[in-house]
Amino acid sequence: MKPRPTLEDVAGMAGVSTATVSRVLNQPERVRSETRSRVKAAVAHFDYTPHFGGRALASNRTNTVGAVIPTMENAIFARGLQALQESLAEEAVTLVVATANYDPAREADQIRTLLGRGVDGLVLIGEARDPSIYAMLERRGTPFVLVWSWRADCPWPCVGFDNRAAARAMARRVLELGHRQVAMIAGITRDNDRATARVEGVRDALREHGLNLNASRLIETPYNLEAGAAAARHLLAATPRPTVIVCGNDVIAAGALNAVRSLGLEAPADVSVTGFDDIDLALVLDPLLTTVHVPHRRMGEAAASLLLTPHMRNAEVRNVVFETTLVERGSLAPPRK
Amino acid sequence: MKPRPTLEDVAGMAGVSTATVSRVLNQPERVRSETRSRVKAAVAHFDYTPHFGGRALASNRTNTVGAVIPTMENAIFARGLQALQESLAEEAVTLVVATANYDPAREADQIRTLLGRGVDGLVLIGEARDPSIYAMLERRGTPFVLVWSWRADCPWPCVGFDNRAAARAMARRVLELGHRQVAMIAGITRDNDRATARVEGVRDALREHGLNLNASRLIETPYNLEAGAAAARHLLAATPRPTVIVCGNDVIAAGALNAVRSLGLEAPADVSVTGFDDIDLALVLDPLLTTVHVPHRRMGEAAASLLLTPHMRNAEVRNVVFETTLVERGSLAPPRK
DNA sequence: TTGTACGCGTTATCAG
DNA sequence: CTGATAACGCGTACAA
Repeated sequence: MKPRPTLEDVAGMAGVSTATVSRVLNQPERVRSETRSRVKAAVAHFDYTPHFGGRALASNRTNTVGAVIPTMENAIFARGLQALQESLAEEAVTLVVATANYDPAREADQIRTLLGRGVDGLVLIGEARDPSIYAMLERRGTPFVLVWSWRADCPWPCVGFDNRAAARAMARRVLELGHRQVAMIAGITRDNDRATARVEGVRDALREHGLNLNASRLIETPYNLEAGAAAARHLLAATPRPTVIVCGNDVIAAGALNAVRSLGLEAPADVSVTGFDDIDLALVLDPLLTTVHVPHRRMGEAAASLLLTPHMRNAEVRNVVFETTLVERGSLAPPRK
Repeated sequence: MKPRPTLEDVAGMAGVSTATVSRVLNQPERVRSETRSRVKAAVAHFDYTPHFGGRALASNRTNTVGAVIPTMENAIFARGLQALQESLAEEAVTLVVATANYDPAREADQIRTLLGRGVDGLVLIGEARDPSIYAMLERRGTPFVLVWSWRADCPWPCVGFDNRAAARAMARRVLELGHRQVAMIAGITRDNDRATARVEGVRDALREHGLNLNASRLIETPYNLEAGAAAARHLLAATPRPTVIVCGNDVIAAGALNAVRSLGLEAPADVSVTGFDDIDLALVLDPLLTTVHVPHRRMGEAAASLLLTPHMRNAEVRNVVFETTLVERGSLAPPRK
């Protein structure tokens, strides 16, 4: 197995210095076109690729951005990541993805790992995390962007939407249709500002109608099908039975719909179900899922552009908010009289 | 913004040489425990993290493994990746994921990028790709593993299952139930050995019954809902109408079920539908999807262990095959008399 | 426009 | 068990 070719090998073959080869690679316009083509030929001959470590060491940049997401196992973050990656790729920046499985300690670990790898920037989901992490990021001066979460006075660069307002809008619509027996299956709110905000939004709307969300009407579960189904079965066993179950995301809602069916009930006739996120899943359920559409791809793109903006530190625009839209489909209907 | 601390800073504070600090980090047992703790204190004080580039340059390893997958947008590869990542993390290896969007040129690019980043190993999906890529990998001596695809005489290390046999088994079951009007919606077979093998498997079974798959009964589409639905609508417009649609994966099958419903037909009474992959999606469809269960997680784990085995080059076991199982659920039933 | 030469932070070899 | 020091491959002032 041959040792990997180096700048020197290429330079030797092209009859130039390593500096020139380096320039051809990084600032081609600063090299006479004749030499340039000679160098390029040599590069091609060796199938030369710059050594990442050497480059990182000399330039102190890696052209790498890291993202830490809770999980790849459900599709929620996939689309946004894809967009992020595509946007970064346009600037020849590589995306490194790590998962934390909704565990703050593991997230901290992953952040450390990525920083250790010298990422030039970091994308993190949501705002809720230990202050020491923010301190570390600031100390190291690594640019970062929070996505999926947004509030006007967020002290960090963030790209997202108002989870609370979106959930409030959904709950308002539910109430407007006449529902009064409202139950909710939320994600685990601990250490999760999105899940928390969504619960608060629902509470807001209920309060406007003089209602509230009893402890017995609110269950927190992990974001997976089985958990959603189990929670729904529990809620539907109560008397009076809820006429609607508002879910913290689409996966939970899918589980809830499964439970409804398995109990011999029908949605939305016996009980309505709503979701959040509008992933593909929402379109294959029966009935189709009423949910909150979230601008996955645009968040990814915006995060990329924020990170790629060099003057990010003093930039005015460090805070991007997107609108969400309520998508009404078959799973939500007025309660049966 | 303070410059990042280096080995030297830590060494200075601990009153030792940089070599010792390095040893504490990499082979703690080779340092007296007293000095070790002094060094550790200094490391903690500076919140020191080794510089990735420096380390890569000196050791010529990155503790990084790359994976190039077609897409993150559907859940098909997510679970396997998650398992891969978890297994690698146990050995302190970081996974870098890149996507190629089912485009061979883009895949080649991504492979090059990852090699440029100095990954210690590579995970690739399937076997079908330009020989020059394999040549490049061999020349550079970078270990790699093919997953999701398998055949006994595959010349490269591979971890997967027999796509053709699995599809054949599914089609046999379909025929056994009495179906004779069989249609198929496959993935795009070009440059995709899995999609190709699945079509071949279906053809095998049909042939055993003296049947074949007319061009009009086979449509290739991208792996997404809309494409699956469109293809199904097309197939269902034919006379005689197929009594079953065998799909190349679950996402396509979900689209097909949508189409069935939108045409006012019912599955499986009017037409059966089968999938492939057994992702979560299969469990939320109505009817539940009959599909082929694929060992996502075990493939990920096996790929990790192959890659982490140092003597992989001369290893006897470079070729791991898993069984698939046919999961019968509601979407497949005998044809109506 | 091109070349020379140094430094980036770490590991590994070799003495001690 | 520890220290000195030579690589490792590249980018970039600075000089020519």
